[in-house]
Amino acid sequence: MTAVNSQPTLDEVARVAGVSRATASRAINGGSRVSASARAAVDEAVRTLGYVPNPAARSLVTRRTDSVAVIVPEPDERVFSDPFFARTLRGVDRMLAAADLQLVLLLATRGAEGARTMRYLSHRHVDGAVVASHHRNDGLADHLSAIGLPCVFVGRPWSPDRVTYVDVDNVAGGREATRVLIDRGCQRIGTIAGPADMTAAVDRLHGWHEAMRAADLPTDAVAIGDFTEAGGEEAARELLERHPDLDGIAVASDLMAAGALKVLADSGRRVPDDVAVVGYDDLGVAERTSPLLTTVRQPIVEMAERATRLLLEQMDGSAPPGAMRVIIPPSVIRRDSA
Amino acid sequence: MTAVNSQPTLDEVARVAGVSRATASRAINGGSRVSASARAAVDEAVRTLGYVPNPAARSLVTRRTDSVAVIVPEPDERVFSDPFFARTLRGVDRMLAAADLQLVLLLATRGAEGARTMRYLSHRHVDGAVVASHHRNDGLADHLSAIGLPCVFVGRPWSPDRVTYVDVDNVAGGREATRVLIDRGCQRIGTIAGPADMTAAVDRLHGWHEAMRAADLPTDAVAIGDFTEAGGEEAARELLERHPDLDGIAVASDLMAAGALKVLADSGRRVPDDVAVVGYDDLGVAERTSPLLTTVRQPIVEMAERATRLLLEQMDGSAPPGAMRVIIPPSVIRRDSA
DNA sequence: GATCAATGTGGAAGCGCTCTCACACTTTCA
DNA sequence: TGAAAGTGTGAGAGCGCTTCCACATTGATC
Repeated sequence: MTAVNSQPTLDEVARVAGVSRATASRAINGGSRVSASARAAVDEAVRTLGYVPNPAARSLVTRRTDSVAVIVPEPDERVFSDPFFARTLRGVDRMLAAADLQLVLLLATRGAEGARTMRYLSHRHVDGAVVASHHRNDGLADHLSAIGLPCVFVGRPWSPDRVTYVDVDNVAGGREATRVLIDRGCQRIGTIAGPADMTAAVDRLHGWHEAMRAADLPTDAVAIGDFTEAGGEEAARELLERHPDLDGIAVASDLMAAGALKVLADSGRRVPDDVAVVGYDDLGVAERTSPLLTTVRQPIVEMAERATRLLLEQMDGSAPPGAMRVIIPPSVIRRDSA
Repeated sequence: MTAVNSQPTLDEVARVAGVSRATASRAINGGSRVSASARAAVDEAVRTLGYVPNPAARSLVTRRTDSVAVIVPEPDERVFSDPFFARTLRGVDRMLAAADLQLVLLLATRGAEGARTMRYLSHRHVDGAVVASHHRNDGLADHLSAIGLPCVFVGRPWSPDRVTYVDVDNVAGGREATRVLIDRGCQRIGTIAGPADMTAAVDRLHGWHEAMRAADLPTDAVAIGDFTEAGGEEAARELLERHPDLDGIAVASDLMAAGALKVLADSGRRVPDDVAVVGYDDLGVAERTSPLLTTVRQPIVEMAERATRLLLEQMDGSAPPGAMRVIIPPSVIRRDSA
């Protein structure tokens, strides 16, 4: 007699179907070597009993957990509300769902909490990890490769050598954005860059420099923002004070560009006629500014999907050995600000 | 001889510590009935071997998974980028971390994907669930209570009877917000409400009605928005067209209020002198508008923490039987718009 | 000094599953 | 017709852990 209230086990399914537990297991897992009649009997038994496999038991023998972690470093308010993460999560979840894997969210802070995350990963509680790198140097890459857990970064980490990652070509993006301004005839072009501890910010600034030098334009009008709207305002004010003759600004994020637009409007400058502005991201903000922002699109969801696919390949062993990098080209979205 | 590369097992720990597996297990799980010397030996063995318990094996026998799901319904871009979810996740994660539980994120869409979520929950893959209800009627509450999984809603669900939830008192919030306008002498007060399929929106509108009736003011100036900035703009325009004499607007979200502020500015009305505006949420937006928004604060993180605590009590059986509801009072944050 | 409880310990069962292996039975082909 | 190959099946061995139970030991109590 079996307990009445507990979930049915494979044994019961086998008994009801009139086969052995081994055959029932094979039938359920879609294995070969099962006769059509046996499979039908098992299917029927599964249905009538409402059988559902016990994941822990399965996991114990297969040594897989069928779940992967998404590691979000430093979930302070700003970072977390960033559409970057929302879209990354969506992209990852979409791919994982297709592979019938679960998404375990790890909000990795530093310090004691960070140690907890590391411990969790060492436990082999997940089969792999996607790191939504906000491009900070937090030692995660080293730790992950040390414990040999399959993992992929979305966004280039600071120590990219040993780790597979997917990133947008931010140098090209910065270059293209700047070229939009050059091509429309801007002569005095500045930039509002992001924090120097993020690879994306550094790369975009790099691209700006390249384009400016190629066009023989001066590269002295640089201000640094923090990827927030307020930071963009402040940087724009500083920039305009130092260089009142600016007629073009390449901004490293749409949010900062939105701030810059405000400052330009307040100072009585028309956009794009007096000063043309190009943003970066195209994650929604650019469609709500006035005027609408010309910007560089990062296909985040696609990046996340691509990263997840690479992870899945690592997990099932079909990935080539060694770290891979996938660089996705950005595309300029033309609207009204430049 | 044991495999070299595999994780050490409890057996090896026991052998190294010179005790039985049972004692080692007790020592590791902080159980009583272990002598100090045995415990020390086990601790030492754990340290030197780098032992880490296998969660699947443990889970198989304890019938716990030590993880809880956070269910986010319908993760379209708007919903997901909402600070509401970001903060909910943070609050939940904070409490779970303290209890050494893992957060499994379930992005529950409708249809086939939704079925997958339900299946996952039925598997008893998690010990409990926090539902970040965006207040839609998606049958989740029924399903969860049907399978008997401990769960708590953040935000009142549409069918609240059988389910424990934590919510802010949105009726009171709507009332308080309106009273701010009444108290400053507004005579002609309108409201921009949220969609009628969200309990929060309905409740806030309800509160507005209460306050208006109590002050013997007319309740005809109502427009409906969709909780976005653009929706707020549109609703504000409509409202002003129908009621050009408005001198106060209670808006059901800060984002919509931001849109309304724009429209008011465009129409040459000064805020708060010509028209006073009160928002709702105080999740960051209100501190970036011009003028700064007077608003009603929802303590989301605290709500999420409270909800999680209730869930933990359900999970360990210390909760009183029956569904509970915790209603948190909102507070008015006075800034410049009213 | 005998009796009892409290305390620490190890043996062993068993959680629910997968998968190897041996075996029976069929088909194919020389 | 016999051997070889292929196919479906069940017995059974674990996966690594917790926990029940029985068995010492000890200290407290009469």
